[in-house]
Amino acid sequence: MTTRRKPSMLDVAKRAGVSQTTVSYVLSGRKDVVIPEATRKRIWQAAQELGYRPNSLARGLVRGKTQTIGVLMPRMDSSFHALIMDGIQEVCTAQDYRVLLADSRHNADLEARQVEMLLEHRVDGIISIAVAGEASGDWVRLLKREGVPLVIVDEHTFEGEADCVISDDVLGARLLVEHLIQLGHRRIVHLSAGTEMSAARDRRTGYLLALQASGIEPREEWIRGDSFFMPVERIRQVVEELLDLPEPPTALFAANDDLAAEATHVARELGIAIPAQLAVVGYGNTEVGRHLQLTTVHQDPRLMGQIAARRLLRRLQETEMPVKCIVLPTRLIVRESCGSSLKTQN
Amino acid sequence: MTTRRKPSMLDVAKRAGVSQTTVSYVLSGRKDVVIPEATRKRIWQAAQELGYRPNSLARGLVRGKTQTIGVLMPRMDSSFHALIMDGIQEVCTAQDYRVLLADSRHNADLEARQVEMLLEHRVDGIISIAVAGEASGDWVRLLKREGVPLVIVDEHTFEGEADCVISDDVLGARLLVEHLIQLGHRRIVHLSAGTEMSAARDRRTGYLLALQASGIEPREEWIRGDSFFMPVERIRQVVEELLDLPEPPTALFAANDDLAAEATHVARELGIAIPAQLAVVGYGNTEVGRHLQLTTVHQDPRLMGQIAARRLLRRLQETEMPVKCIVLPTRLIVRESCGSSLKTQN
DNA sequence: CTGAAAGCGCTAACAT
DNA sequence: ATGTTAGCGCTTTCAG
Repeated sequence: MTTRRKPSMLDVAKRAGVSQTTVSYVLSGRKDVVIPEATRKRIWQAAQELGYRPNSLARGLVRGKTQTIGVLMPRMDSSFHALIMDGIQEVCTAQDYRVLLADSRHNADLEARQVEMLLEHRVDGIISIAVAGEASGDWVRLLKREGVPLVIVDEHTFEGEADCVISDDVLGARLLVEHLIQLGHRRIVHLSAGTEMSAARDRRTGYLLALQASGIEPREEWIRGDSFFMPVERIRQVVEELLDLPEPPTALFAANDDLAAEATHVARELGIAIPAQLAVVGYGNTEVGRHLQLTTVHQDPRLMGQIAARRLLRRLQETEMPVKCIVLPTRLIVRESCGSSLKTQN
Repeated sequence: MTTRRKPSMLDVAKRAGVSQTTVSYVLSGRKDVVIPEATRKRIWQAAQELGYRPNSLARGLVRGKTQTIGVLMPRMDSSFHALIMDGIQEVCTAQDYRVLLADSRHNADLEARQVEMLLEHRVDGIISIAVAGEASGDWVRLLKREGVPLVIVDEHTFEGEADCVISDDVLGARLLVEHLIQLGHRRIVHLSAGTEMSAARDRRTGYLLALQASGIEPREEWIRGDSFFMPVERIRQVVEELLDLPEPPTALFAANDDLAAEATHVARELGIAIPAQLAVVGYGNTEVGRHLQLTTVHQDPRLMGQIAARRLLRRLQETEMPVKCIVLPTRLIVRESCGSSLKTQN
C-alpha cells in the first residue's frame, strides 16, 4: 500500500483543470478577483473530492502573517488566569484567530525563552497575562523593536511601552478598607501579595491610602505576605503571624479571595469567629469568595481577556494607534464575612 | 529608512563564510554530522550578531512535523479544565512542544471546525478534553484515518478508537453513596450532569449501583439535572425540585463540587441545615469543595493532563502502540458536609 | 567535512 | 479571467 501524499493545491488545480493560482484565489476567498461561478464550483468540488486541506504553515510562510497570537502566562492554574484565557479565546475564535499558548511557570528565564519561541512561530501579536517582573522589560522592549504588538493584562509596570488592561485596584482596595473603617475597625491588617506585581502593589497602596485618610497610622507589622502564589503552608504561617499580634487585628484584608479563604480557615482553626471576632475581606469576586460569603471587590477576568484580545486584534490592523492603559472600574460587593448589615446584590 | 528584512539562514551563512547547509546543521544541533568547533563558533557568532531567529513555519513545512500539539476543549472556564491544561502545559513545555489551543464553546459544529483548523496547522497530535458528544465520533475517526494521534481526557465514549485518560467515576460515586448509606441515609437524591458525558453517566451508574447493592429501590424522581454546565438558575430550580419532593431526601449527591456548592446554597436559603437536615456530597475535590468542607471524591485534573500529554508525546515516537484507556484511581474524602464523624486527612 | 540544488505548499506580481 | 513564475525560509539527499 502506497502512503498517498496529502493533496496539494496543485492536485486540486489539475483535477479542476485550472491553474494553481485560480485555485488559490477561489479557496482563499479573494473578493477582488473575478472568477465565474462555474469555475469556482469545479474547484470547490475537486478540493472536496480530494479531501484537500490547506496548509497554514505554507500560507504563513509566504504571507508573513499567521492569524495566530501568542498568549504568555505564568501558569494555567488559577481560575483568574483561566477566565482571562476564556475571554481571549472567545474573541479569537470568533475572529478566526488561533492561540498559541506559552507558560513561564513563574520563571523569568523561561518567560524570555517562551517569547522567543512565540516569535519563531511568527505569531502576529502577543498577550501577556502578567509578567515575571522587572526583568521582563527586556523582552517587552524587544517586541517593540521588532514591531510585534503586545497587550499586557493585569499589570501596568510597562505602561507606556505596551498596551495594558488592568482594573482599578488602588480604588478597589481603598473602597474595601474604607468600608471596614466605617464599620468601626481600626486595627486592620493586610495579607499582601508582595510588591512584584502591580496589582499587588496597588492593593497595598489602596489599603494604606484608606488608613491614612482616616487618620489611622499603619504599622509595619500589619502587612505580611509576598505573592499571590505562596504555598499554602506559607500563607497559613503568615496569617498566624498577623492574628497573633500583641494587639490582634479586628479585620483582615487579603489581596485576593483565595488568600482570604485560606485566612478564614486559619482563623476558624484558631477558634476565631468570623465575622464576630474578625472581619475578613478578599478581592476579585471569585467563586470561592461567593461560596464563602466573602466581602470583596468585583473583577471580571473574562472581560479583561476579551478587551485585551480585541485591543490586540485591532492593533494588528491599525498599527499606529498610540499605546494606552485601559483601566476597568471596580465595585464593592458586601457580604457576610465583614459583619456588615448592608447587603448589595449578588 | 529601509525596513531591513529579517535575517535568514542564508544571511548567516554568508556572514560566517559557509553554506546554508552547514548553518542548518549547526543551528539545528545535528549530532550526526561532524563539524569542526571553529566553524560552529563562527556560525553561532554570525547568527548572534545578525539577530537571527529560526522560522518554525519554514521548518515545519519541510519537515512535515511541527513540534506542536493541539488541545481541544469546550471552554477554558472551569478550574477542572484549567488544571488539566496546566498539566498538559507542564509536560509540553518541559519537552519543548508547543500547544495550540482550540475551544469548541460547547458546540459540536465548532468543535469539528476547530479540529480542521488544528489539522491545517499540521499539529503532530491532539488532546481533547472531553468531547461534544456522539457526533464527535466523526472527527475521532477522521484523525485515526489521517494517522494523527489523539488522546481524550475525562471521556471514554471513544475508548478503543483513541487513547483516553479518565478517573474511575463509577467506583468513586459508588464509594460516596455507600458512605451515605452507611451513615443511615435511605432517601438519597442525585443532582446529575446528564448522560452526554461519560463522566456524568458513570457517576450516575455508581450511584444506582450503590443503592441497589443496599436494596434501596432508586426512584425516577430522585435524579435530576442534565449537564455540568447548567446555568445557575437552572441548577437552583433543579435542586429545589429535588428538595421539594413529597418525601424529601436526607442526602444529596451532586455530580461535582460546583453543583454541590450551589445545592448547598439553595438548601441554606430554604432554611435546611447542612448536614443536620441534609447531607451533601460532591465530586472532584476542588478548591470550592475544600472551602465548603464538602465530602467528595478526590480527582487530580493536573495529573490527568500530565498523563495525557506524556501518552501523546510518547505515541508521537512509537506510532504502533495499541490504544488504551488509562483509568486513575479515586478515593473518598470525608468532611463535614455529610455529617460523618469520621475524618480523613485534608 | 561542506556545498549545490531540489523541493515543502502556498501566494502574488506580472503577464496574457 | 486565468496562467507563468518567482520566491517565502528551511531541510535534505547527493556530490564533491
